[in-house]
Amino acid sequence: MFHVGGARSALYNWAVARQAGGRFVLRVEDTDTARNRPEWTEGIISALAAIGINASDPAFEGPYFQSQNAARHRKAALELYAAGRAYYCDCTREQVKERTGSEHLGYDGFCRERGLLFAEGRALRFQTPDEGETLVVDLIRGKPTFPNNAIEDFVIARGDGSPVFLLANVVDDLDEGITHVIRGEEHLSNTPKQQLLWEALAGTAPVWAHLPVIVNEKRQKLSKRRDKVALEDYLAEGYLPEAMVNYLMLLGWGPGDDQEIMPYAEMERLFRIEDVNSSSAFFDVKKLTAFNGEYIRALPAEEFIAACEPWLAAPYAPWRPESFDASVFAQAAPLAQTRLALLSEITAYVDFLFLDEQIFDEASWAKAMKPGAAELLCEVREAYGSAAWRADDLKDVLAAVGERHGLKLGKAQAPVRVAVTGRTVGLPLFESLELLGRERTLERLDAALRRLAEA
RNA sequence: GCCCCCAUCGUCUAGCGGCCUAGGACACCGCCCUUUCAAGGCGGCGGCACGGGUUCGAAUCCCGUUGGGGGCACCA
Repeated sequence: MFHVGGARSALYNWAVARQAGGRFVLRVEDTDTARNRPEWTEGIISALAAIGINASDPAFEGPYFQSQNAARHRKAALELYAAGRAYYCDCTREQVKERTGSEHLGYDGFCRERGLLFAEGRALRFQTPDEGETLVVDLIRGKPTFPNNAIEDFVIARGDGSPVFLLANVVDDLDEGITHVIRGEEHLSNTPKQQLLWEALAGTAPVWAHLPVIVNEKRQKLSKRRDKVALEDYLAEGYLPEAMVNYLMLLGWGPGDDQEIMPYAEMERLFRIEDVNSSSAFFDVKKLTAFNGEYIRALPAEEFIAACEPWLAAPYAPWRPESFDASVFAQAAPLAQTRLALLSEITAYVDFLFLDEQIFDEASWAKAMKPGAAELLCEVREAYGSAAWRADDLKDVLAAVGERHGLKLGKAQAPVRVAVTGRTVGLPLFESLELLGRERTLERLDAALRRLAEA
């Protein structure tokens, strides 16, 4: 009943199909993309799966590829020829240009009355009306009308008999009983041609809905070549599919004054294709990332731990697999959860727990290891040798040492943090120390002191 | 060149003739909380592209200007 191109149009199509109790046909139009970037299609499918749209859903059909139906496309082209709606043409581009005197003008209809039969090298052209206008019913844009004299007699089958995309697209829609075509605005200019084809082939036409294009910071249409557009790429970076879906639904449509973060089911209930904005929208990764942080925080503890899993192993994790301790991680995870905007950031927060040897971030080291740091670390090391190993006690001990140095806790914890975790920012320090254990904490402090002595 | 589409804070949007002194979200900036960083709480900055109409009344309707974008293949 519906067919789609990209991820956002897939989402909108799905919402509309569900509201109407219809079918959803996932068809990949861009065979070049399908061939070279299979992850494009997979990304759409996995994002849809994340919100409960599975290939096993009875309403879900596909993915289909344009080329699967070539024989039908060919037949339709011949039908149009037989009905006198199309004619063969052997003009070259140069000849047309010579006759019209411009390369901007379209085909001049030279072969219309020549009655040419099919022969190798002769293309089949659809004869468009000379007068009047073609009207397209579009749920988002109203009724765009196109003067027919601006629509040239376009090619529907090449010199070798193979049908072109424009026709194939219409024939597939016809075969699949498509009633709503919801796709990107870039197709709007070709729509009157398809409208004409629909009318010639079936006497009817679908309802169209052309979504605004998604643009980059330069306000140009996102390009598969120039911009990162594959959903898979984002998923692989640690964006949650639910966050992506939420963000994408809101790109071109707003639920009103209410909260923007909401479950898919709620958006589906509120969504109306007629309410989709008609101006282009900038894909704002910052906002997507903020949404992602919210979704991460909202995850139940066990789900958060499970979601982190891919980033706790090679190639993301710098530690030896044997050094990883799932129960230690489970204790550290809640401390990290509010701090992540991307799942991939988890690695840097917990690496000190599993690394055999401390790695110091040089900028952090320089910032924290000011004069006096060595003395402070020395005293802390001494006190920690016998302190009760609980976060609260560790905090009290450090606070006391800091006080002797005239430092507030905020300042005093800095060198210890860098010595033990390698960085200036990270999880709450004393909980981290408790998890690390006395023995390893002391080792790290010693290592830092050695390094300070060498300098 | 021709055809089509679009125009509200930096960004995504709400608004579909009076509820608008234009609302929300992200970003940004303060303050609070605080063992770092986050999170959280409170507050701030910031917009109807321009010019004409229509109307008692226009962000909302009409026309024009300007500015963006897309499409015009024997590509998909």
